[in-house]
Amino acid sequence: MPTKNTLTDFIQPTLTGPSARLVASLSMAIHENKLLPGTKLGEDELGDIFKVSRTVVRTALQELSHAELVELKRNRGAFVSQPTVREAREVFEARALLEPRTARSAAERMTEEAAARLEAHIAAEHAAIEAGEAGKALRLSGHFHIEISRIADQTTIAGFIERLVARSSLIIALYWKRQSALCEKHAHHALVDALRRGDGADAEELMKSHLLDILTALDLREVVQPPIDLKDILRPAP
Amino acid sequence: MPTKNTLTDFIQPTLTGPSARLVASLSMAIHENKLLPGTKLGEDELGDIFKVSRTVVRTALQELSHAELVELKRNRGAFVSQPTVREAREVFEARALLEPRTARSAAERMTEEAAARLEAHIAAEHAAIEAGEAGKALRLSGHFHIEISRIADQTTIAGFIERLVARSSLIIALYWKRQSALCEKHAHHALVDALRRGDGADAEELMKSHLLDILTALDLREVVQPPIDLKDILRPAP
DNA sequence: GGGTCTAAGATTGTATACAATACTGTGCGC
DNA sequence: GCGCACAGTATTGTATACAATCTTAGACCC
Repeated sequence: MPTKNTLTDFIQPTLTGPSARLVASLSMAIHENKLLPGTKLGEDELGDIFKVSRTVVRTALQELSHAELVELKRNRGAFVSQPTVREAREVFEARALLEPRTARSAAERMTEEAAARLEAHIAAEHAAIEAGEAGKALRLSGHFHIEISRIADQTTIAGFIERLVARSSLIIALYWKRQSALCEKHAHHALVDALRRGDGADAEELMKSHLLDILTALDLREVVQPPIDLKDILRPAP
Repeated sequence: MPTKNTLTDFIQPTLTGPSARLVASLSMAIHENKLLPGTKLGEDELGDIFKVSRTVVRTALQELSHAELVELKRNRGAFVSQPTVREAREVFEARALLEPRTARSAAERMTEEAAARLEAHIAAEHAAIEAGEAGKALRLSGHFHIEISRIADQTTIAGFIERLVARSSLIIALYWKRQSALCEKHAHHALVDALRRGDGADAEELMKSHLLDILTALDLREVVQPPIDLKDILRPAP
């Protein structure tokens, strides 16, 4: 089953044990835009749901806060992150800096097995869209980028890209234009083609324009700035 | 006091409160090569030293593990990370990808105040060397790179660079050639000059060659591979 | 009605206690 | 002497209890 996406696909195994399950579930929910930015994640609440103590909930939330999927506010709790317009731009600038070059490296290190995996991945994306599972499709399309970075065999950079893709899910949840359709199928197909041909220059170009496409499908006018909690600003310095 | 480097200089304020102090202290010690790679960081031990409970020690260690300064091994404890030769190469490849471009951006956003801060920083480095405080000099020279990335005003990328610089300290602790002297003064001075002139192209070039200089001062032959704990490999899958 | 203060409730932060797992050294068999 | 098994010790993982802080609702005053 090459396309089976288990819960652990989105987390680096820095922590094993009970908290990993929590991290994975929450991660997945956020990637699929089921948990929307701003949602409060209460410790007792999560503990009840997952039948674990607050200790492990806390561990999981801390983990997620380092992935910048969750924001911890002292004495106030954990909330699904709400990237600002500025942060959204930064994330895509960083992706534009890292991913095209990484795609080029991937093209040079491509194997038949990797190509097959990517194609299976695209098929899964397609299937999710057909089935009307938009959230799952979104998550898979992000994961496609992660797979490419893994082929490039640069763990460190792949880790950065993973973080950026994760935040991109939140950004899309907040700023995606209603009218623009998520039609990444062609872009992803073209990328796999270039990779399979070992054409690094082409892959680099394709990735660059693909990222630009995503960015232009976002509505990053300052107007839609997510709500700001005045208490965060007016609070006296600690 | 523009050059005052408080404890909190190296940590992102994701967590405040008691654990932040611990994170800062340990961070600093690692950056100064006082805590060497492989050192075990026992929870009780740290709790006794800092007069806090194991709960906050654990929080701090988890924080450090996400910065990849510390490695958590389940049921075995926390250890100062020992980057492998491969990881060392990756870190510098990532830095080569991010920092030159960032230096260019910094040149474009340079202010007089920022230039003064950088120069004061170099002076502090110099003073540390004069005083024979090699560890402090090492930490400051790493922090110089972080300062530049902050001037570029790209928080996300600056965060990545911060992580990379942190790991570089460990890499230097493990792989620095005895014979090659740490003479970054000229390179840093030249960089500040280029930045002050707003010469982005020059800054980019200087940063590129500066990073290459550091890399070539490392002894990354596979021979010096740090010790490996066989138990990590032979342990049956969980 | 609007605003401020206060007190109760809810939620998070920290410490401690107990459980689970890994490490260490001793004794036994060979 | 060498290797292995086992028990005791030490250390980490998890749950729970208590303290500190924030949030909310309502009374009271203007």
